[in-house]
Amino acid sequence: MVTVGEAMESRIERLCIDRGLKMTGQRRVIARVLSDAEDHPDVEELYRRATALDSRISVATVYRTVRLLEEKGILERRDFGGGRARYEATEHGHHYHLIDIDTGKVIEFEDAEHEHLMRQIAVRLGFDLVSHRMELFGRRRSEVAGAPRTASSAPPADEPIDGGGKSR
Amino acid sequence: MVTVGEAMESRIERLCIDRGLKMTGQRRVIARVLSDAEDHPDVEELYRRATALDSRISVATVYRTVRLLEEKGILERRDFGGGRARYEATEHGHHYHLIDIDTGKVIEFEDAEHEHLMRQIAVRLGFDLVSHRMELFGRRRSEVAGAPRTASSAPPADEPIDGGGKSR
DNA sequence: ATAGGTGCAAAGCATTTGCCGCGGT
DNA sequence: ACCGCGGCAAATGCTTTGCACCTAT
Repeated sequence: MVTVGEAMESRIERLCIDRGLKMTGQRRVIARVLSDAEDHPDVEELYRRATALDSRISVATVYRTVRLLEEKGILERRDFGGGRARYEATEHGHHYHLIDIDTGKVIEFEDAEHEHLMRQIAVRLGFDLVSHRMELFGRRRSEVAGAPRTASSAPPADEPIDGGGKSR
Repeated sequence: MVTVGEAMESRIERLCIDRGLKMTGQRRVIARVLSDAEDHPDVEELYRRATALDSRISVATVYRTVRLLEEKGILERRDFGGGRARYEATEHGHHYHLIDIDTGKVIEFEDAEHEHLMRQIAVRLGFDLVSHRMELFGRRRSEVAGAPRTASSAPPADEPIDGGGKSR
């Protein structure tokens, strides 16, 4: 029988080790926080969650770690408007984001065709597509207009951003 | 016979007047710079061009004006990576941008279908699409592989970004 | 042992803002 | 005349960094 939870090496810690990164206590904690995150936290939020597990961590370290992991391709930086960078682990194939402009919640979705299309456009312009980004900003539909949608009319969302500041 | 060039009211000045904005000397200059711009300048660049026409302008005013015009829907803010906001006049229907990651040059292109597609996706997720953004980052193709393209193999580009700083 | 990591506080950058005199309408 | 505008410099907010100490490897 093996102890589960906090004791086990996190997915991201594994990736760090694989790339030969020195694993310090704070990196282990940050790696865990990132591995457990199911949303798109910004540095402040990561710092909050990390210090909750081990208070011997400074924001500077979170910034440094997050930058390092991004350079190593373990993390991806996102900009959903609001001035702060948000992070998510690189993994489960490309997906895109739709941001609820009223609540700040982020919905992920896939669009297999999209990347292919973008690649074609780039080629047509004489370029090889290296990367691309796309974000949708929307407002939840007031389901006044009859048309009943397939499933529950409240699609899964994730984290709120900020109470009500404008984007900049 | 009418004097042309600097003396005439610029396109953006017209828009400002139409929306009842008070037209000061500095706004007139900034409006002209924006009207004449065929690229996507950042605030620093706008400031440079504006002071070249009339030195009695401060960066603060450029920031204030650019923000005001964005709120009025006359300008659109862009983020091509690099930490500074870039601006372009709202006009000639939606188009997208492809950024040459080696030179920083920006190529504009259209994709009529795209917006429609994004709108559909949003609806499928239970949202009304309010806005969306998309940028492609690419590298000019080394035209080794035979396939001759239609026209000149050097598509039109515009402005360089910055000599060689990393995106952040 | 030793290259690299960390905390702390100061520095950096792009952008915003308070204050107050000045200029459009 | 009046309200908004612009200059200046200080303030902000996120992120980076210099320095001296500490710790994985």
